[in-house]
Amino acid sequence: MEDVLFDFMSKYISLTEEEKNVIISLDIFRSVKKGTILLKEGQKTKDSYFVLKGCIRTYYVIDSEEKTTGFYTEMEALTPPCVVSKTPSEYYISCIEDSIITVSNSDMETEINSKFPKFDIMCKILTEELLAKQRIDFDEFKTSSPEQRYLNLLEKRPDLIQRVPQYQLASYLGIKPESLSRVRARIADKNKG
Amino acid sequence: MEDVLFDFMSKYISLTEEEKNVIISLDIFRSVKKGTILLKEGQKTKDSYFVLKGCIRTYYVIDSEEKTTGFYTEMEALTPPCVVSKTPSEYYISCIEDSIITVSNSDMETEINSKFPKFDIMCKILTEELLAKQRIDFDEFKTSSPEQRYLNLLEKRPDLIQRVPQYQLASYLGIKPESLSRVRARIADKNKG
DNA sequence: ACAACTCGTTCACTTAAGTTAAGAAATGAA
DNA sequence: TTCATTTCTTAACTTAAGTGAACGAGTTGT
Repeated sequence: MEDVLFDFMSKYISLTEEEKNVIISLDIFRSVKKGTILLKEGQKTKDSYFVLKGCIRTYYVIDSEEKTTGFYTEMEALTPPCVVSKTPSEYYISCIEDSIITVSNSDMETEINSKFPKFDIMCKILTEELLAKQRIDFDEFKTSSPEQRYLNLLEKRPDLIQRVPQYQLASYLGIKPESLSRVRARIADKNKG
Repeated sequence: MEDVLFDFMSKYISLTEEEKNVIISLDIFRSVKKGTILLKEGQKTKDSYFVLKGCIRTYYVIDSEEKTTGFYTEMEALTPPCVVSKTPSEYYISCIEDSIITVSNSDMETEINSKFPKFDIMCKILTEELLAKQRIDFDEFKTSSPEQRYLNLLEKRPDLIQRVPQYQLASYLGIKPESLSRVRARIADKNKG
C-alpha cells in the first residue's frame, strides 16, 4: 500500500530507502470504513488527508441539509481550511467508500520538512499546482450552466458519477437532486434523438 | 508607494533595510493606466502581480462574451494558472482602474527565495492561506443562490459593487447582467417593505 | 452640440431550477 | 427473504434565470 504513496511522490522528488523508512515509521496509514466521519463541524484539527484508495467527501450541513462541496479520490490530498486558519471546522469530512488514506498532522509535516528539504519543495509544488487547478475549476463552474457542469464532470471525472450518490453530486454541481435528475433525463433524451 | 508593500509583508515576516533595498532594486513597481491589458489569451508569461492600489480583473472570452472570474484589489496577489502550468494563458488580465502594481516573474522569485529563506516562508504561508480562502469562496458559491451571492459580496467586498461595472460583476456572480439588474431590483423592493 | 457607444434597466417571453409531494427502485439489516 | 430505509425519479406548480429587444442615461470623440 505504501508503494502507492511513494509512486505518487516520485513524480515530484526522488526518495532514498532511508527516507521511505522515515515515512513508514510515522505510522500515517489508516484503513477507514465507509460511513466513518473523519471530521465534524465545530471540531479543531491539525490533520491533513491523502487518499490512496477509496473516496472521501467534504460537506456542510446548512438548514439541516447536506451540501457536498468536494470529493477526494485516489492520489488526491485534502488539507481542511480550518487547519490553516486554526479555527473550528465549518464542515464535515466523511468516508464514502471503504478507503485507505494517510492522516498526517501539520506538526509532523513541519518536522519532516525541516529534516528533509525535499519534502518542503514537494509540498510547495503541490500547493501551487492545487491552487492553480482550483482556480480553474472555480472559473469553469462560474462560467457554465448546471447542465454544462454535469457534462464537464462526466468528461473529467466519470468515475465520480458511478461511485457517488446523486444527491451528493447535485450539491457538488450547485443544484438540487431533483434538478440533477432532470438534467440527466434531458441529456438522455438528446442522445436518443 | 513601496511602503504599502512592506507594510503588507511585515504581517508575515520582518524585513531589514538591506532586504528592503534588494526588493526596491528589483524594479518591480509599475504604474498602469485603466484599460491596460496585462495579459492576453494565448500569451505565455512568468509574471505574477500584486496590487498596491487600484483594481485588476481576470476574464475569459467565450463565444465573444467576456466572463469575468476574478477581481484583485489593494493587497491582493495574482499568479495566473498558466505560470504554474507553463502553458499559454486561457484568460485576459486587464486593469480596470488606474493602478499601482508590482510585476515579478517566477525566476526572480526563485532567486530571492534562495537568497532570503524568509521570503520562501512568506510565500508558503501566503499560498496556503490563499488556497484555504479560495476553497471557502468556492464552497460558498456552490451552496448559495445568485441573490445570496450578491448579498454576500455586498457584505464582504462592498467596494467592488461601487467600483466595478455591473456586467463584470454579473459574470463574477455566475449570472447575466439582466439577471443582476433584477436581483438588485428585488432586493431594493424588499428593503422598502 | 451632436452622433456614436457603452452601460444599466425594463419588458415580454422562454427555459430551467426550486419546491412539495408521491411513488418506484435500490440498498441494507434482521 | 422480507421489511425498512435510503436514494432516485416523476409530476405539478412556483420562482427565477436566460434571451432578445428596446429605451434612457451617461460617456466619448469629433
